[in-house]
Amino acid sequence: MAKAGVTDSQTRLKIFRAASDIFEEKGYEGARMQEIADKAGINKALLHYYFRSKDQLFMAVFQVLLKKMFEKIMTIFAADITFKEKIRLFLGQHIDFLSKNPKLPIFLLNEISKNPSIATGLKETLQYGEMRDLLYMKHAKELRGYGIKKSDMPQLMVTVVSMSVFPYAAREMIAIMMPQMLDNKRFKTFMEERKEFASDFILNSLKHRKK
Amino acid sequence: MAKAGVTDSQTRLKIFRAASDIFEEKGYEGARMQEIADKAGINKALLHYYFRSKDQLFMAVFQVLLKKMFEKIMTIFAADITFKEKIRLFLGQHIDFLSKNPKLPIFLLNEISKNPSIATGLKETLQYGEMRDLLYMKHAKELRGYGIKKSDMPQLMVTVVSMSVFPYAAREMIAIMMPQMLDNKRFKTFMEERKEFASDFILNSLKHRKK
DNA sequence: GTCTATAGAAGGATAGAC
DNA sequence: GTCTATCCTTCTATAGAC
Repeated sequence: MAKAGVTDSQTRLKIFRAASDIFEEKGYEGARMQEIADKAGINKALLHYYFRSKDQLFMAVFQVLLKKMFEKIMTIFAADITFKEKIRLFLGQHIDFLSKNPKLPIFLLNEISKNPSIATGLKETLQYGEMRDLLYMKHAKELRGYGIKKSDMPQLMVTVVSMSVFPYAAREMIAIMMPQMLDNKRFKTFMEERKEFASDFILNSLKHRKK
Repeated sequence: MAKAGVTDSQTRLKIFRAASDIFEEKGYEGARMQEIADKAGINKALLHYYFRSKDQLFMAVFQVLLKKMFEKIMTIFAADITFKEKIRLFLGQHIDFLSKNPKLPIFLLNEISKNPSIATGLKETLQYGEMRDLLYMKHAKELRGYGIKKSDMPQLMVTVVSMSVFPYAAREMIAIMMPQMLDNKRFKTFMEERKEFASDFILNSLKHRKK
């Protein structure tokens, strides 16, 4: 009895981890049960013994990965600091998080896009709906000082999140225009610099926003 | 004899269009030759008669769609106006373009991410490599006035492009946090408002950037 | 050029032995 | 709980008639 389809069974865990890697790398359609079995070092039949079907194995993996992403974002936004500090904290910590999970953005974005219903179960489980309101209430005075109305929050939040997420999702596309980004060290440096660039960029814009 | 694998044959064109739709919607792995044939109103065997294999059909489609995206961006950035005006023009026109091709971003991003080599052929064909330099040279004085160094250009360009592209790529993800975005009209309004929000946001940040 | 029929391979899933 | 063997469906691709 453990969280979201993962018990403490050693084999189950090995399968789950292998499946996470393969699905994250190849996506649902591109993943092969055989490859997952190989990576887990067990037989294909065992996958079905533990997870019944490819669909169910995928859902178990997907939900954990989606939750991982959202919880990271939510935890940072929930911190008890000023909005200004929150921007800097978010970009610092979220880029650190994504640098350890660089394929997570494109995986989640693509799978949800191809099949939006896979996330419906989570909308209720994790009540992120009122995030915007919570965030605005918490920083109402500060945000009004920046000329940010409640109705501006979606635009602002999408902008902030895209600063960290987009470069990972679009890395190979970016590399077409900037081939130096193919180099891991260069890209790493780019993202390290982005922490400050993006923070300054956002805060600077907010600071001088006409009200 | 026509561009990138598309002749003027009526059937070939029907197939090509059907394939574009299906691949864009489901991706390479998720697409089925049968479904493409059905959509084109012809037989499966004809697909192979005209395009030999799924791979080759996909490549023909992919190259055209990638080119479509890049040429749009390049055309706007090549305009003979100030950088400031360029930002506003880009966000206006690119969001218009994407609102007509909403699935293009996630399709391109995902396919390139899953198989980076599919774009290698294009890196030489379309010489976008020196885009950053071109753009910087053209607006050197203006950009220096904003405190933007040449080495800041990648950060700035990624930021600008993400403003229009990210919301489309992440639409379903955004909808988890903001369910109202599931409504097409609402999303359309959101993107219309984003033209101004993002333009102001960027220009405001540049204008007051410390040098 | 276009179709029907089918080959051939791959992949998900299950039966049954241990 | 784990394995081997195999079933069955799906999918790409081709052969061959018209």
